[in-house]
Amino acid sequence: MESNLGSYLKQIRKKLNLTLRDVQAETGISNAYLSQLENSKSSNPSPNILHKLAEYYKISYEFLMKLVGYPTISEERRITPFHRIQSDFQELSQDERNQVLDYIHFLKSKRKKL
Amino acid sequence: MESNLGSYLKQIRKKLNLTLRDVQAETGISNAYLSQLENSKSSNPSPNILHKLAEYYKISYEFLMKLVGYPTISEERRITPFHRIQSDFQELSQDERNQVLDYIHFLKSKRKKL
DNA sequence: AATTTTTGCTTGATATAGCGAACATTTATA
DNA sequence: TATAAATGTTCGCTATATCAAGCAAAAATT
Repeated sequence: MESNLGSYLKQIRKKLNLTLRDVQAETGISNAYLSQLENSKSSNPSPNILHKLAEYYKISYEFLMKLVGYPTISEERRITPFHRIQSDFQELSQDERNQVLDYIHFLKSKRKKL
Repeated sequence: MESNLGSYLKQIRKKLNLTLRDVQAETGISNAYLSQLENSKSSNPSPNILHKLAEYYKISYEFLMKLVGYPTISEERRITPFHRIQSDFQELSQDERNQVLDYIHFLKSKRKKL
């Protein structure tokens, strides 16, 4: 369903029996803005706002991102040299990683001499 | 992280031999705003902007989010030298990248023998 | 019931994202 | 070399995120 962010946030806050000022006190987000979000008077909160709410409400940050319409990481994943180096690198031990980093710097310094 | 978003974006665009208007034509992001981003005259692009750039440049969206300071989905299970390898790797030529990948595979095969 | 407190909402203000148009500067073409 | 085109940057604008303060209705307290 095209359920919007606002009603979702309001529903969850109600379920947790929290007031707008409770949330403000804990997250730093103004109750004014919170109200606007819940009533869809404002609809593009920054990821930082979403993260604070997700943390405090103990709900999924990624889901909130999706509700707002922001792209999420898991959306689509191509294989680029970038992703290859990432996954390769991830499988290494700390020691091996440092060796690779050193090797890269070696390549760079070698290049400068040419 | 020492490199800010702007210089990172500019560096990549230069490496791809693209003009600001090339990027604008493909992503819809105005060359004016792109310029401001690259020169750190503006520093909080929306996730949508970051996603378009990541797609077009074929780099990691998540990494760009991180550079801007937005929380990412999997913050905790993140590996620390992870971002270093990305920016380091980006600066290499295609040839050098392959050398690094080969080196990683060499490390892995060496490890298996133990 | 009257008053105080709590709560959600509205208003007014500020900052900045992001655009189109104009400008400046470098590069290509004549 | 002069002119045109391409490229990067600045300017001015609109829209909106976000806040602090004030307001109105509801709840609690007396």
